[in-house]
Formats: sequence, C-alpha cells, structure tokens
Amino acid sequence: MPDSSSSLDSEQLSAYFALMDVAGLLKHAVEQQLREEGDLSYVQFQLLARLALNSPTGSERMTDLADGVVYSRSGLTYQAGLLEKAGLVSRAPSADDERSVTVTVTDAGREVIARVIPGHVEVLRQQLFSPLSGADTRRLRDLLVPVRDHMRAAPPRSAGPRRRR
Amino acid sequence: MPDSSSSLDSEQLSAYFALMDVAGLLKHAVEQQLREEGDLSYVQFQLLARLALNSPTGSERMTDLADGVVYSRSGLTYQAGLLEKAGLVSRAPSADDERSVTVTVTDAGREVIARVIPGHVEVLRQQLFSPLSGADTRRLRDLLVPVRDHMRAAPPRSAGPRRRR
DNA sequence: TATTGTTATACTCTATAACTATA
DNA sequence: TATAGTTATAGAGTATAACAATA
Repeated sequence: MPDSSSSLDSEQLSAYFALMDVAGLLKHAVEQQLREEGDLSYVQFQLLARLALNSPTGSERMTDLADGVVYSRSGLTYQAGLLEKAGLVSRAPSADDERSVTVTVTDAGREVIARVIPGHVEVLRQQLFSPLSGADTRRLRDLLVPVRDHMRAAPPRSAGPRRRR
Repeated sequence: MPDSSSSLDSEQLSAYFALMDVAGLLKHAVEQQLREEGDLSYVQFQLLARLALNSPTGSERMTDLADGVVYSRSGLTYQAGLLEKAGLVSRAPSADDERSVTVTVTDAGREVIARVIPGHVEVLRQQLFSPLSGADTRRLRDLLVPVRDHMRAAPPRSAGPRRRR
C-alpha cells in the first residue's frame, strides 16, 4: 500500500506552505503598521483588541488572556507589564478570587485601538482581501474556522504534563 | 454611502483572525517538533528545506535565500552562520560573481531534513489536515496561492526606499 | 495540594547602521 | 555608484524554573 501515513500529497504540501507564507507575510506587514501608527507589537494589539472589542466589560483574568492569546504565563506578565506602563491597561486583584488578577483596558487603550484600526484595515484590504471575492473570503473562513477549533480542542499532545487548566 | 473603505465585514474579520490563529498555532506546534527532533528553528527548517528540496543543485545565493525566506540580510547571515557552524550548510564565494556567496546543503543537512520530515508530516496531519477533506485542502490551496502571489508581487508600499533589488 | 501570577534569568531572533569588497 | 554580504550592536520577545500567595 502507498505510504499514506508518512508523506503528504502535493496539494497538502502547497496548501501548508501557502498558509504559512501568507500568514507570515501578512503578520510582517501588519506589525509594521501597528508599530508605526500605535507603537504596538502584534501580541499587544491582540491583547488590547481582545479586551476592547471582544469583552463586554473590557476586562479579563490573566489566565484567560494567556489561554486565548499567548502561550506562556510569564510572557503575558511581561506584555501586560508593558501595556500597563504605557497606561493602556490596568491590573487589579480580582474581586472573587484573590489569586487572580483582572486586566482592564483603559480609555487610553481604547483610543490607541481606535487610532490604529483604520490603517490596520487598510493593510488587510491591500494585502489579504484584494485578490479575494466575497465568496472566496467566506470559503476561506469556513475552511479555517473548523481547523482552529480543532487545534484549540486538541493541543499538541505528548508534551510533558497537561498544558494547563 | 457605507464606509466600505474603513471597515471590514464580519466575514472578512473572522477569516483574518482564523488565518492568523491557525498559522500561529500551527507554527507553534511545528517549531516544537523541529526543535525536539532536529534542533532546528522554523527559519532554519525553511532554509534547509528550500535548499534540499527546492533547489536542483542544493545551492542558492545569500540574496536569493533572503528574498525567499527571511526579511533582513543580516538575519540571514546570522542563520546561515548557525547552520554552517552545525555543519548543515557550507558557504563559498560564487564562481561568477565574487561579491556573492553561494550556500549549499551538506549531506549532514540533508540527513537532518530527512530525519525531521516524518514527524513534521505527522504534526501537519494531526493539527492541520485532519479536519479537512481532500477537496477542502485543494480549495484552501487555491484560495491562498493567489494571495501569496499577490503579496509577493506587491510588497508593503510607502516604506522608505524601495526594499531591495 | 493545586492554582494564579510574578520574578529572575538566559537565550533566540531580528533589524539598523556602518563597513568591506567587488561590479 | 550600486550591489553583496558581514559585523557590531541593541532591543524585543519568549520560555523555564523557582517562588509567594491564595483556594
């Protein structure tokens, strides 16, 4: 039988490389825009955007932010420290659980996001969406969302003690 | 009129985030595998794979490698230096142009790639391809390849002097 | 005991600018 | 003068392990 378990067909290979190339080039372009217009790294943008746009209260626990955005907790402590020093978020002990820290976007943080979004969108339009029709975009989303869900549900196994939680 | 130039519709937004999330998670998983099984970073894998698999001679000029894989030349010099120190590539002045340096994969370099590929493929199967049918994979490739071509053809403008070449 | 978060530390990677050498 | 590559340097980001505090 063919070695269906030890190699990829050429369509899989080119899909893999195209995915990584597109994401890498796009991240590069987007990081430049964020740095120039808001003095933000991509991770900082992710954190701020998540708090400002995805959270009804503008707040989240450190652990939940780390799970959603970043990989190590110390990395998140570092980034949250930078954002706090810049006045874009505040940190305070959680009300219910004294161990937890609740991170909250400040008004200044919301302003930075608002300031940065138009240029960000412009980069996305030029780099990512200009060769895609509306239907293409929908298809792309429909293909990738299940992959993301699968990856989040099935973290890379066989790696030491269970990752967290 | 609607602000079609300053915002994205929700399908575009979720396609963007799904793309970045999938690529980020996948890169993370793949880097771990490459580090464990071949002591390679992702960039080093890209360089080695490009030389070993994509180049008939196993050689390329520094500049062409930098254009294809990495962004800054000094970054490539650094990575090529690491690979050379590990015995995975060799560097020599080009025959035709004394300014150029030709990088060549060594046998040891080819061995590392061969050793690392099966585990790499396994990660891709589990993380990326298991939720995708063959037709899905083809669609994904057909959507992303033109985007990559577009990005490569249209580098992020408005950024100082023309990038290179 | 397990969980939350921080700190200390060490390392990898990347980019900018100055420089050398060849075309 | 322009191009190819290296070097020096400096900064950003990340992760691991040890730690303190709370549940």
